[in-house]
Amino acid sequence: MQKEITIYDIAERLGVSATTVSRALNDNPRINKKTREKVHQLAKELGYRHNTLAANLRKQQTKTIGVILHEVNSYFATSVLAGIEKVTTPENFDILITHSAETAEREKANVKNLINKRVDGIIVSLAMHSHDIEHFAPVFDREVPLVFFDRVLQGAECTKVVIDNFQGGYDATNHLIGQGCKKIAHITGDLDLNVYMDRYKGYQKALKDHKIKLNKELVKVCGLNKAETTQAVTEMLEHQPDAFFIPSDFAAAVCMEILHNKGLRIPEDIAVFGFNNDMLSDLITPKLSTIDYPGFLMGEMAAKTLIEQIKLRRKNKNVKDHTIVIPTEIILRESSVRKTAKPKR
Amino acid sequence: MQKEITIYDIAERLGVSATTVSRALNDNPRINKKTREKVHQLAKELGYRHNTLAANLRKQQTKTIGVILHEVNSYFATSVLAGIEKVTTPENFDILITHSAETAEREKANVKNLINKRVDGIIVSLAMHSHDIEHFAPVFDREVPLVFFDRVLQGAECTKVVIDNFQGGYDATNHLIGQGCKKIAHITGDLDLNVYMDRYKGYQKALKDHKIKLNKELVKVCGLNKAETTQAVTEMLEHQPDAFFIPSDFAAAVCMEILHNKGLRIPEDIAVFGFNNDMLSDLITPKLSTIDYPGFLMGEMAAKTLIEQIKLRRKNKNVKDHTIVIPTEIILRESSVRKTAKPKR
DNA sequence: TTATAAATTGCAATCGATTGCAATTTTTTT
DNA sequence: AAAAAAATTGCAATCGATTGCAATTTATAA
Repeated sequence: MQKEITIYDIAERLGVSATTVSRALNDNPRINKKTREKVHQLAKELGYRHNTLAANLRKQQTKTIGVILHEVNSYFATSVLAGIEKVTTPENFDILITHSAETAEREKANVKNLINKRVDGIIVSLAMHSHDIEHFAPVFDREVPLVFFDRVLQGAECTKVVIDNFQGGYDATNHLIGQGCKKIAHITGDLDLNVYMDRYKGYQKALKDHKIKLNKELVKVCGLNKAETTQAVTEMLEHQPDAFFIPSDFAAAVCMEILHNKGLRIPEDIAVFGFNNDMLSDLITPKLSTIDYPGFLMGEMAAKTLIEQIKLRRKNKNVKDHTIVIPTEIILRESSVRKTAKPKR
Repeated sequence: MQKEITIYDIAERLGVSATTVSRALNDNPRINKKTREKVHQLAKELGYRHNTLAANLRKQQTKTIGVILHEVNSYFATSVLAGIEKVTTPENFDILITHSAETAEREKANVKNLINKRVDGIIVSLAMHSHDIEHFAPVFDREVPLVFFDRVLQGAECTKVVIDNFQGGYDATNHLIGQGCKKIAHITGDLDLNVYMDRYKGYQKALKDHKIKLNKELVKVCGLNKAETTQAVTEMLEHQPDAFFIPSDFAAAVCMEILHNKGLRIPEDIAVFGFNNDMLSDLITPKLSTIDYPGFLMGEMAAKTLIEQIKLRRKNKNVKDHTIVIPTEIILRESSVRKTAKPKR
């Protein structure tokens, strides 16, 4: 392997200074056009590659955004990443993706790592079991721009991008009630998380608005994975619900499979409502009613906000925290729409 | 924002040299235990954060692996990433993920970017429309370890991790024939790609072994997205096939929906066979028979091989290219198993 | 007590690009 | 032709950690 070519090598061969080479490669107008061309030409010939490390060290900025995801294995996660990328690519930011596998320890290690790498900003969706944001202290101390999205900590003073989970929960429940359902089971995730809590609140509000008393027996918290959902649904069936509102399409699909195996008709006997509008919700039979969760848009908004903050920070202007709420959309499909019900609108 | 603390700051306060601080922080046994502890203690107090950029520049290694994916939006991609991560995390390598959105230009830009960032090695799955590997020249010139996986270029001399696509295609087709199918339609992707070509060859071989003549009208290449698949399937139905072997679970699911809408029974009227064993194949009705595509294992193998090569390279030993073939597994579910057929074993 | 070995610490160069300031050269103006 | 302005280039310091080699201190052996 030959030694890497540096600007000094180019400078020497051309009989100019490294300064000039550096400027030429950056197309600095201060350098004569002819010189610039000569430099570019030779750089190409020699197979010169810019050393980002050295440049970043000197410039004290990396043009890199760190992303901490609680999990990557989902359509939602990839949508968010795609949204982030759409914004960062044209702005020439790279993204460094880490994931915390739902644990606070991994999250902490990721924060540390990203700071060590001197990322210019961080986008985070909190891990399931991350109940405080103390481990973000190094980020706040350094005033590294930070945007939380989706899974956020209620109350914390920081910039957040969230969707209107309350409204989503309300719309889903309201729709089910409109279909004649009266005993709506709600199997959901950890209520310490804003996303599940807000949906639950929406569920409660809808019941209240229709003067249906909340029955705690119909509400069950679980991990929303296949095993736990299976158990939760099976247990719940003893209370004979006439609908399931499960704010996770995957878990709702698992639920539907169980109902199917028991010979229960969907939606005639039991209606099912999911959340997220995952790819699969449109492919299973019957198709699953759900709430569209615009991951792509969320990623876009988070990245856009973050980049704004990064730019402000460079100018030493101070940044004020704010919260962006993205509206949801209800998507009605076969799993919850009873033929006998009057069409809405 | 206060200035970042460096080893010099710590050195000054402790009245020792920066060398000692650096060594102490790295737990170098050459430094007295007490000194080490003092350094660690003060570093913690001052909120010192190691500057990875500076260290990497000096050490001429980044402990980072670049990953170029043709697309990130799939269960397969996330499985591969998870597999890679399983290997890299304990070895303290970070991963830098880029995606080429199936275009050769983006792929080229990504290669350049990763080289500029001085990653220690690269793992690549080629973009759909990347028909040569000339743009990897900068990688080869520098002898940066490189492992191709899944989508590889046939013939090229480099290390590859692939699965046995031929066997998968053969097994799927063979199974369908065993179920009594005689007109097996094959809707597949770009045959320039090894993955689709090999599956197609397996399909052909199975037909041949059962003395069924290949009917080109039953073979159709398309993009395997929803729109193109819909069109291909609709057209194909005019030839009245008794089975669809579509080597993509998503496209197979789209196909099933069309068949369902036309009132065709699966598998009685038409059997359907997918490829990948995606999450959704187990959730749709009827459940989809498929070939398990062990993305996680693939990621693991690719990362393991790459790290071996990186280590060899550091010792200046030369690396020899090799190909790792991962076996597939056939997964039989409702969409292809006819009740009337004799159960296999 | 002196010689030798082992432990501990530091000097100074290095990794490669960037940039404020100054110097030099060229062009334009008077 | 001299003075002023504009264009072009270079010097040298800087970013922060690492490391080969040497120096110093401490412990052990003779």
